Amino acid sequence: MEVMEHAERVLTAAADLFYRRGVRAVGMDEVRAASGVSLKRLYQCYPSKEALVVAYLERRDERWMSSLTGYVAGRADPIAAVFEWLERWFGEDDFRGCGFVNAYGELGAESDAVREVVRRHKERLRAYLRGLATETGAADPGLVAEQLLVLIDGATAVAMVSPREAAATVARAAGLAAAAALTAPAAVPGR
Amino acid sequence: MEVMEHAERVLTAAADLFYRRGVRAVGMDEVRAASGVSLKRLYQCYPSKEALVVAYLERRDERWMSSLTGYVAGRADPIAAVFEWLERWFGEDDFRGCGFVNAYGELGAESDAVREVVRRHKERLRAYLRGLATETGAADPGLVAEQLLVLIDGATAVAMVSPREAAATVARAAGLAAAAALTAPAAVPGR
DNA sequence: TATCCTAGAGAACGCCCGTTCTCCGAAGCA
DNA sequence: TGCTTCGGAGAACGGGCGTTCTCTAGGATA
Repeated sequence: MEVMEHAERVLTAAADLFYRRGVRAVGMDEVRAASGVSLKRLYQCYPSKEALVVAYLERRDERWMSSLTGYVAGRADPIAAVFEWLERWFGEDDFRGCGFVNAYGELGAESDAVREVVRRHKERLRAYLRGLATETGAADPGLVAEQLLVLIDGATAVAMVSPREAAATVARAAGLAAAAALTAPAAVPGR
Repeated sequence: MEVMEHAERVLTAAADLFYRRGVRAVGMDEVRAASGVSLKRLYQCYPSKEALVVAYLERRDERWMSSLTGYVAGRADPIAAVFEWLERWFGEDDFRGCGFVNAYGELGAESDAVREVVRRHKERLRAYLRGLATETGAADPGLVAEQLLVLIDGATAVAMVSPREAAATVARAAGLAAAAALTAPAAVPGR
């Protein structure tokens, strides 16, 4: 099982570099240096850079989602908890926005595989939010889930480009908007 | 004034390429080919790729903002108009998300100039939205502006990674959330 | 016509990319 | 001990990058 240990080290190093500096800014040789694995082995773990990028995004999806769901699980007000969790995330030292949106912006136009992985992640998040909306008794869980998704990605993007001190403000504004959307009267069916 | 014509053609070509495919994916030689200008002149208009990228973002800021403000001006419900405008934008053939967020994700970690230009753009948008919020009689225009900014950037990001048919749904969900945020009761001052 | 200046075309430069290949030393086994 | 196999280090490859330089042809001026 040595190959897996190698793959794990490669993926850990690559994930950090890709997220912090962007995919195109990081070369395979830098991944090799950071992981302490030979180039030969790196390529036998991940046969191309694209494969490594996809693996990075897939693992990020798992970890990001389970961090969020773990934080929210059991909370009396799960939707408020989502935005609390966001506020903590925005405050982390190496926060640099949504890894999926960033990867899509960089590579979505050129890589089908990346596009797919990003879409799957957003779909999974949307499904989770829909569950939360249902659980909270929203009149239209699909609409609320879409609104929460928009608020989460929007807060993440705004926090990314803002100075660090502003991040908490952004998360709280988004949380208040989410609460407002939840308690909004149902849309008039005619329009 | 020939240089200006050249600069204009370069900038037009570069803007299209940078937005559609990403900054790093486009080489200076491709900009030269698309603009029909010699490499020598290209470099005397814009002394480096970074300068060209900054010029691209600055012009994009002007045009994007004036398209939005032009659409919204004079509307009875300016905030609803913002999300109508978004819906139209999302439906355009070459829509590929927020050029500023994309550029920041790609280059923000490595270029101070890009970071600055992106922040200026978001600041300008925030100021405009605050004006709209005040005009609409919001109790807390600063909060509402922040929420609108989050909803706009979130809808843009979600629409980018979603299939084209979903774009209108995203814009409308965001618009409804904005309306809800506007009519929300003022936050309890204690917290 | 002879001379200068301009500006365009594109070669050249040094560097980095993703990927493959070559070498060489160490470990496993007879 | 001799032979084989493995894997690590890193050179090599082909190509693209941002940027600069050279060459040349054409037009303006005298």
